[in-house]
Amino acid sequence: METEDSLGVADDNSKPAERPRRVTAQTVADAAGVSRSAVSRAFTPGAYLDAGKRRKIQEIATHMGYQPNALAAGLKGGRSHLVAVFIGNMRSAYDSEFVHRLVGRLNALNKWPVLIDGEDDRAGSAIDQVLRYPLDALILRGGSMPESVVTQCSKFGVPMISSGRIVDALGVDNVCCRNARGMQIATRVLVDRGRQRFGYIAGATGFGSSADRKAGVMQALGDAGLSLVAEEVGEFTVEAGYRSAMRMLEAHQLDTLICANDASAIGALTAARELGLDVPGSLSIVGFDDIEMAGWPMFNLSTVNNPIDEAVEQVIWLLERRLADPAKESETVLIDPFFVPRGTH
Amino acid sequence: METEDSLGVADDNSKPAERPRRVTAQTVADAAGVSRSAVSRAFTPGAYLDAGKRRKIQEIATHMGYQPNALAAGLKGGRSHLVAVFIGNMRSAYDSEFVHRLVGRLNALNKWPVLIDGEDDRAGSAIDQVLRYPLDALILRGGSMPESVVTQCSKFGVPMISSGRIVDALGVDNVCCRNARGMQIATRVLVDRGRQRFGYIAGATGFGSSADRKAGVMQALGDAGLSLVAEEVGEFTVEAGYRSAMRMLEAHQLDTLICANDASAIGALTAARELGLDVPGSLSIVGFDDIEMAGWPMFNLSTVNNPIDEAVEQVIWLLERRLADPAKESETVLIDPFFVPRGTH
DNA sequence: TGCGTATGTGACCACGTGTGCACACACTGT
DNA sequence: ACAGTGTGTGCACACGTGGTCACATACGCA
Repeated sequence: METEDSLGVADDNSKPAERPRRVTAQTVADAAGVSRSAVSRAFTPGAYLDAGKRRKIQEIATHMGYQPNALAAGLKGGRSHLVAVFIGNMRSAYDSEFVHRLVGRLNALNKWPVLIDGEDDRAGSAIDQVLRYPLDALILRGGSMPESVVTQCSKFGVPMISSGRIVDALGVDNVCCRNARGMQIATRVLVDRGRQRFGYIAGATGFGSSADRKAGVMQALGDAGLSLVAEEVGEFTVEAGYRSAMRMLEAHQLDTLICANDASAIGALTAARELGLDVPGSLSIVGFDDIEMAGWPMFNLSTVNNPIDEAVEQVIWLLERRLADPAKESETVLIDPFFVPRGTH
Repeated sequence: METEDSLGVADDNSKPAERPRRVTAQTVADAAGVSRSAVSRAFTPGAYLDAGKRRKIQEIATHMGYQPNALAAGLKGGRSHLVAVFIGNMRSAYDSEFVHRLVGRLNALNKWPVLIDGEDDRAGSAIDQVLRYPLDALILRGGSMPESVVTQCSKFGVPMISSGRIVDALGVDNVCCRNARGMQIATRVLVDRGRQRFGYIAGATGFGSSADRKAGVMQALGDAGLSLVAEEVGEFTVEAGYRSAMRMLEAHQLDTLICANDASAIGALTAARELGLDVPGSLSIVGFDDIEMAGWPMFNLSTVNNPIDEAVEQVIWLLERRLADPAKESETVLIDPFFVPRGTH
């Protein structure tokens, strides 16, 4: 096109290797013998255009491989249909599953999730960069977020929706599980079963959910006139759970191990089996989240279901409502978890 | 902000709830008393601008919360910095991990991954939609891809990089593991150990990797003058592996169970333990992929490492080379897996 | 035939940016 | 003092689209 194929030399100095230009509406218009506006209208549902001509234009467009350029369309003040999704640490199986389902729902809505995987400091810079796009929204899943990002977003008028951690700022919608209540329910089940010597493997410090979940445990124990026999701070991982459980089970005579999430609980369960302890005969182990793995035959873990589909659905709802009315007040949706009795309590 | 707070009425008819307009380069230029071009240049690394003025403009820009609009920048013929990442089925732990690391690498390169989670038919439509953006590339991980998408991509001049499945089309780069060789190596280890009665849990049909992996097993068995005693077609999942293993171990006297991936192998391991079989004493079980879980204490699975970091790195490399030279010839990079001896063989 | 109206469509502008080009200006050497 | 050179900056255009506005055409009716 821009270079005759007769000469295969030179043309190397100007633009090194220009890729073939995209088919544009003008090209289609020329081919169809109509104006460019007509082509644009042919792709705009409500627009005014002779039905026959529309069909013909679309046919030619398909043949030539034309699609309207979403960048140009988004530039015109409308929505970009891009949604940034920030994941604090995808290492958690729950977060991973959450993002997986969220992506599916967004795709179905023709919203395009741009993933940002946040390793602390790099996250801030990445968000900064991605905010150069006029995003429809920023969805935040887990992890901690630099304060600056929140102010950045509100300055750009990008709505934020946080899930798993309540962000108390203007214009930020929240979806969160009632962590304390969930743990309270689980703990009460164990108290009612007659357990008395409780150990707790906490989550990583700095996460709101860690504090809330522990608070739930303490509340239920307090109500029953009991207290923790032992506690370790974990990292929400299987390995950390395994190590913590090993130490605790060897040092103390426990009949219950409550874990801040399923990964820790699975680690703990492994440790208990290696020590030859009878689960659930003489030792109960429960987790939190009810990740897919918890239901696998080899674990069959009693846990607290953290309703993932409901959370995703609420995020989508909040997104839609926010897009419909950018000025609406912030909302916080709380989701009720429930105990899932399986074989380890 | 956009409405005087004195009147809370009206202003409702024109545009229902317009969100606050983005700060534009013109605004910054006015505030700084320079031309809009100067602002643009202040944000373009190579551009010609007095250092002091550049600093001053950036300062004012930061204060006003200005960022260049990436949509408009991408429109001007340059790169959009958007990369679509298509995941066949994220259900596989390996794919999930792969995508996780790929996202991290892309973020570090200031390329923005747009995730598409493909459930068969919906995938085609989603890809169609996302191709409206002038993507820098489309990265394909696992799963099958409608033929039409490949032609679409090449028509739009969007480079494709496929990982885990070789796509034999013009302009498509490939990164793939030597599946057959990996299985051949693992099988030979078991043959050398003296195993004789082999069972195989295959992967889902329709995946190239399933066929290749099985071919590797058959090759090594053939070399040793052995053949398969039993085989089942699985689905690459823990549950399917569990069920298949249960049936096979009850029906046949096997001393080895080779599984098409780690998930199947973990399912099989669970089944073997439930049946009270001695692993690795009287039964060897090996998987493929070496996902994180394979190394957990409760599994300690002998398996074949499918080098994930190397694969991701090669994808990034291919991407960079393709962007540097869109006309370069297609490449196929093959990666060598290796056996990881742990406790189940 | 003349006129009002319904309908279809082309020209034009806005969106916000990057960049080639030309021009203004300061400085140096003869 | 003047030509020459090097440096910094503004102007204007291109990018590809969606939507508004005005105009052209056809048609029904008096």
